[in-house]
Amino acid sequence: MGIIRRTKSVKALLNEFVQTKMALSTMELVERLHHQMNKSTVYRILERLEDDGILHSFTGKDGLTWYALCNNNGCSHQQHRDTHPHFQCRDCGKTECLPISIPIPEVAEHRVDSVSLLLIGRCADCIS
Amino acid sequence: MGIIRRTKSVKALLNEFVQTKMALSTMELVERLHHQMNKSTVYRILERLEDDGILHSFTGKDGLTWYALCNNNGCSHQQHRDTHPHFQCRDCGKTECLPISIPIPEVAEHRVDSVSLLLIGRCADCIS
DNA sequence: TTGTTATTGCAACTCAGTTGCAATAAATTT
DNA sequence: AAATTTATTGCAACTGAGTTGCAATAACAA
Repeated sequence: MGIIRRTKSVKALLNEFVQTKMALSTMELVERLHHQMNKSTVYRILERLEDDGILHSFTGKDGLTWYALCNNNGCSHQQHRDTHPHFQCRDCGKTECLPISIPIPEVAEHRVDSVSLLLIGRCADCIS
Repeated sequence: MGIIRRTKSVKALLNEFVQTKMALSTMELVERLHHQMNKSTVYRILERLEDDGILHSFTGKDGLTWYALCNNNGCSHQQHRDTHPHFQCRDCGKTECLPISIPIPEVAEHRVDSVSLLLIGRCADCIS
């Protein structure tokens, strides 16, 4: 982890995020890139980019894994492991980082290290 | 949904929750009950009990589905679909409902319907 | 006790994600 | 620029949680 070769596959995958400017599910990426690279390759590149702090992952409402660029739309390096929430639209499925911070109270007798916050609802396009 | 027969399997499964007084993962239940009932039966009973508002489910840190009794340890009927958070210990895996309420701010251009809040850290037993 | 139908067991399936290994291609060294 | 090193990839087979269709069974009502 840490030494990442700039292969064609890595560039193509990162390009998807730069173009989309949104979070993308692993499945979506596998589908979009299946002419260019193998399914395993997608999974392995995502893992490496996350190790390197370029992407971060979270679980969507249906249990699928999603990735998003760090330092983008509410994800900074500090927030990375913190209270940075995600939003998923229940209608269209679109998923995004939220540029807000949700304060987590102390929990007696517990030490809270990290937090997984998923807000589910309707995005601007789907409120109509 | 709504009409639930009090079968031996239903009683045995509910008994696990009453005894444990904790959240239980589907896998754990399948394992504990595999002498008494089929895997499919566990899944189907859990689904029915959730429809009836007796149990509620959430996703743990490893993507597994967990269930807990409602009206117990911070889960009331009102909070059921609200801001009721869960805690999972990263060391022993134990998972519980938290009897606290985390306020979710309004998100501009979004309508938030429900929230999935998982706090990850160390439980009392594992802080040592 | 009988009839109705919810529930269950079973076995086969789905599907996101993983793995071992040989082939390939970046990056480094000569 | 060629040789060397080793990270990366493709492939195919696998894993494991969860689902499904259907016939058999058991609650419950009449």
